[in-house]
Amino acid sequence: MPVTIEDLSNKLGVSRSTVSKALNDRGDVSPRTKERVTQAARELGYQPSAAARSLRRQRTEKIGLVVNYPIRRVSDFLAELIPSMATVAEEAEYNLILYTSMAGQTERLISLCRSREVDGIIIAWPPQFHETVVLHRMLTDERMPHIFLPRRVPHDDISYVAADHQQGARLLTEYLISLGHGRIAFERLPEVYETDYDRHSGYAQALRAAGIKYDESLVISADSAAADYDTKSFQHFMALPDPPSAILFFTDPSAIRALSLAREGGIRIPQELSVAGYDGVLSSGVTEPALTTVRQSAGALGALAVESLLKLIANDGLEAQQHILPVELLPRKSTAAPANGGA
Amino acid sequence: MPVTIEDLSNKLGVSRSTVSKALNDRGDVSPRTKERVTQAARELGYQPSAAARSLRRQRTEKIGLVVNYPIRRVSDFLAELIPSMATVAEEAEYNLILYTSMAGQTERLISLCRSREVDGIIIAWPPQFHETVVLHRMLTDERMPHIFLPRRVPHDDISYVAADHQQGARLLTEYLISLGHGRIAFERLPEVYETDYDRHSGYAQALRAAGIKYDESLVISADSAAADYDTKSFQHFMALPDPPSAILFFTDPSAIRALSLAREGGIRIPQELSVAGYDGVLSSGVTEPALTTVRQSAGALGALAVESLLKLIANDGLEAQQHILPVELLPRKSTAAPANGGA
DNA sequence: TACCGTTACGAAATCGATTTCGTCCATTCG
DNA sequence: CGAATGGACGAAATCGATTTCGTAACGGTA
Repeated sequence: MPVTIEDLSNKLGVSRSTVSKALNDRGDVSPRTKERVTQAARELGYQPSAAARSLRRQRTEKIGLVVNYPIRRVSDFLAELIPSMATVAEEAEYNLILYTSMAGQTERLISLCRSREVDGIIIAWPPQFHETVVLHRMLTDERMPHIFLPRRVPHDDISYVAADHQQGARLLTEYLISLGHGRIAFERLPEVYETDYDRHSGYAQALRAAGIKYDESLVISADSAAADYDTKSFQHFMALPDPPSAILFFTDPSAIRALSLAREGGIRIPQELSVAGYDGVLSSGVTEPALTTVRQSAGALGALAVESLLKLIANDGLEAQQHILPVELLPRKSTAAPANGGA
Repeated sequence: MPVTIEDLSNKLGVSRSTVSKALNDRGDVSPRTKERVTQAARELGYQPSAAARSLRRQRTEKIGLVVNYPIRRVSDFLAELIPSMATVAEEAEYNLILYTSMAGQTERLISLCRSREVDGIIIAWPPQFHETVVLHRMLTDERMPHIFLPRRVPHDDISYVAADHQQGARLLTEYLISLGHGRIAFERLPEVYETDYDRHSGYAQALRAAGIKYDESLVISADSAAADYDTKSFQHFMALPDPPSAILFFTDPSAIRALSLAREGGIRIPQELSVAGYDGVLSSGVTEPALTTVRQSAGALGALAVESLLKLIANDGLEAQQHILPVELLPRKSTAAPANGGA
């Protein structure tokens, strides 16, 4: 069995309190005693019991990551997010506990709060706005510091960390305009409300700034619930009487799918059609041609989320942490100047 | 503050012990009392304190995942592994705690053991054999159940879960032979000792079974420490007086790199050269041509590792858990019959 | 009626720390 | 010299559960 504080105090002939105070730098301990205690602790390899300490201190030095999302497919976003969060937490002597099976199950989240096994919670992928507010209220009632990720939540009291998707869509659109495109198609995904709104407003903003008229027929709302959802948008746009010279897809996988559909259809990319994705997944770099996209750094989002949560824990959640991180345009080979000058 | 067992017992006018026994189904409690207690617990939303329970029960219902590896690049292996492990753990009412910053730091691992904040440990990516044995001894001394992943460790007492890499390389080689290839090049990576050994022996075995002479000049040992390591093997093989008709790369990224080198060099794949990777990363599915590879299921490995660790915890680690999981050949478009019949 | 066994419950110990508070002793000051 | 001050330490309470063990009450039997 591991060495306890009692073993240490017996060996040294001092009280448990003195040992505790010596090791934690609190209370009055003479320099000599302190030295003896630390020395003996090292020798015996004493390590305080996490459970006992947590019980007494009423904090666990652990934070929870609740993946509030059915993990359909593997994403490199998660692969970058999780280790980054864990690493940042560890720098602050915290650890990360994963909770993957409580999507939408509020009672399980309540149990988690009441059992006090974490000091704060990061909720990855908040649900729809209304539900998020309910969740926030519940967590606030339970006095559990929490932060949402990676979507912004339009509510003053709610903490979140998200990427600047308006900027992302704007950068992409501006880039295509600078290449000479005038008919730029845009895929929306209303399911992810704020993200969709931001992206669309970035797109519209770039068009407006360039004096290009917003054309409703060039904007489609995808429905990710549909089976062949990732082929529909492409087919829709190409079937238009006057097809666009460039398409901005909502996600990289859709854009990648379009790449192969175009190949099958004999449409050369980027010569005859420019295609762009969004997210900067690893796969987007190895397609032929490599995909132009926008990258949000999952690592940076995760790191900031952890840091913000630690602040909430330290400040007792006095004021909400709200952060929007810049994104990066990755211009690659799937986009080029349009053949006919974009007319 | 959360409801404690004392609050419950006060409200009901029974003792704490009775409440505890009622909720945990131990000891003698009359059906009537039990009903009253469960009812009140539900009403008040009582949830036992994790710290108090851990302290008394001497177990935490948590397992640790120690990523004993510098996470160089994002890998979809991790993205699939971690959620899978967390989910399987949760089915058994355990949770997963991540430790990403203790690669090679044995004292930190010892602290983790002694603080008893986890009931068992999964070590992702064991170090070299000798160090792994040392680690195993240390963990055994600390009476900490543990299992290594995703590499086998050739030692009877050590628990691990790994993929069958001998089978993987054999399947790939057999497949190429069945296509008509006779000169099949093979890239080794001595750095990952057992994995490399298994893969190479699967390759050699397939050749032998087909009566093809093992040609040393077709086998190269890569050095992943070198900067341009992923281009070297390809260049080496293509510079041979009599180049191979097919190349088996050690990893998908190397094979993908070879795909673009071949394009640059005007070598058509698969018509003039067959290329295969290994691991089945997501990217391998979107290259042009799509990459033939072997997939090991990170999800299955992780799930089995957790299940095995839970057995070790339950059995007090009586006998080592050693599991080798089958892999899956993914024949895709980067391999085909050789132009000249493979002569 | 006296005795015994069973049932249902509670008092108290326990897990291993932290923290509060009181005490002892040596100085220092008036 | 007596009282006040403060440094160093320990006894005991505390955190919130679980578990052991003792006992009251009850019913059945000799």
